[in-house]
Amino acid sequence: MEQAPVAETRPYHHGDLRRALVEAGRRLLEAEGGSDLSLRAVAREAGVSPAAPYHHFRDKNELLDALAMEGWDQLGDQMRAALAEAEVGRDRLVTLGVAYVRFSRMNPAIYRVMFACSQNNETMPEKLRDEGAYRLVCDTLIESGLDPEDETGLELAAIAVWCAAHGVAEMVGFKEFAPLQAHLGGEEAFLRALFSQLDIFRPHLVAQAV
Amino acid sequence: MEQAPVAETRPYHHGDLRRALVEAGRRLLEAEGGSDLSLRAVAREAGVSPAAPYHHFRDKNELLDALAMEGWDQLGDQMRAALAEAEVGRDRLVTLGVAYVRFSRMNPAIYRVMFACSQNNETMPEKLRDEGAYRLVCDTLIESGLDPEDETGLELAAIAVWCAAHGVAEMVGFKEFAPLQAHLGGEEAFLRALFSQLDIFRPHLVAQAV
DNA sequence: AGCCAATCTTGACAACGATCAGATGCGCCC
DNA sequence: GGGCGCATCTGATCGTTGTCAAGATTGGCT
Repeated sequence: MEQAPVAETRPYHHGDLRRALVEAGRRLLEAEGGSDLSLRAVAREAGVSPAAPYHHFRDKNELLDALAMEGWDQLGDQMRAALAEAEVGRDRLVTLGVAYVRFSRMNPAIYRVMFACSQNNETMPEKLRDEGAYRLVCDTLIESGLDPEDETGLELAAIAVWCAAHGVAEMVGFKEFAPLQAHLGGEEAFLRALFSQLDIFRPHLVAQAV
Repeated sequence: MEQAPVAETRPYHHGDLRRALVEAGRRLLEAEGGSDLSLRAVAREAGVSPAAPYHHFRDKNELLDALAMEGWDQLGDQMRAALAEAEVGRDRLVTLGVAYVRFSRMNPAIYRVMFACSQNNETMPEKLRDEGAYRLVCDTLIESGLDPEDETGLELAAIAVWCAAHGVAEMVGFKEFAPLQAHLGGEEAFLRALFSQLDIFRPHLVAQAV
C-alpha cells in the first residue's frame, strides 16, 4: 500500500491522495472511456472511501478539471513533438492539426473530459494560452506569414484554426466517414486532406488572405 | 383525455404518449439546458410514472435520439431559411455556417443532445444526408464552383465545412472570446470573420484550390 | 360479450453525488 | 517528549437517477 515518497510535496498522513485520485481517474479513463467517469469508481480504484475525495476536491467537477489539466499538458507535449519532427516550412499547421486530432482519437475519454470542463467553465486554462497548444498555433501562424503585430488578425486566425481542429476531432470518428477514409488510404491521409480543404492551413493562402 | 384521431398512426389507449414525452423533453431542454435531461423529469413533465416511457423507448438514449431527430429537422429548416433570405452568389457558405452556429447558440441544450447521440451511434441520421443540412452544404458547394462529378472532392469539402462549423459552434461560447467578439461588433460579425478565415468558405478560393 | 395484449402504475434495486458526525493519526508547540 | 489541534479518512445517510418485474387497467378485435 505504501508508496515510495516522491520528491514532490507529500502533504499529509496517508500519502498523496490527491495525486493518487488523479492517476486512478486517468487509469479508468484510459481503460474504458465509454460511459462517464464516476467519482465513486475513482475512489474505489484508489482504494479509499467514496467520501475521501471530497477533502481534495470540492466537487466531482473539480476532479474532472484536474484530469482535464493533465490532458491539456499531454496534448501540448504531443503537438510540440509533432512539430519538432516535421520538416520546416511544409504544412506545419496541418501537422499541428493532425497531431491535435490524433491525440483526441487516441485518448477519446480524456479529450471528452477536457472539453466538457471547458464548456462548464466557459473558459480555457491560462496555461494553454501561455505555453500550451494555443501558443504553438500562434507561433506557427506567425511562422507562416501572419503579421505578429496584428493582434486581432492573429487571434482570429488562431481561433479559427482551433475551431476547425476541434470540429474535425469530434466528427472524424463517425462511421459514415469510414469509406472515404479507406478510399484516401487511412486516417492520416484523410486528416491531411480534410485540413488541406480548409485553406487557412495553407501558408501561401493565409499570407495572401490577410 | 381523448384527442381527435389524427391522420398518423394513433397508438393505443392513453393518447399519444410517445409524442407527449418528446414534447415534454423538448420543453425541458428549452427551459433549462444546464444539466443533462433526466428521464424521470421528462415523465414527470408529461404527467406519467417514471416507468411509463419504457413502453415507448427502450432506453433513455432512445428518447434522446428522438429529441435529437427533431433538432436535426429544425436545424435543416433554419439553414434552408437563411439560405433563402441571403443574396445569391455572395458568401452563401458563410451564411450557411452562421445559421448553423446561430442554431447551436439559441438551442444549446438540444444541440448538445443532437451531437451526444451522434457520438453514441457513431453515425448520422440518413435524413440528414438525403434532405437535411448535409445536402444543403453539398448543393451550396456545387453552386460555388465545385465539380459535381468529383464525389470524393465534394464529400471531402462538405465534411470539412461541417467540421469547421461544428468546431466554431462548440467553441464560440467561450468567455475568452468575448473581448474579440465585442471588438468586431457582435457575434454575427465575429462568426462571419471566423468563417472567412477558413478560406474554404470563399468561393473564388475554393474553385482555385480544387 | 369476452378475451388478449398493449399500456400505465406501483414498488423495488443498485449506483450515483453529496453531506455529516465521528474515528484516526500526523505534525507542531510547549 | 507528551499532548493537543486539525486535516484526513470512514461509515452512514439522503435525495436522485436509470431500469426492471409484477400487478392493475383499459382499448380493440372476434
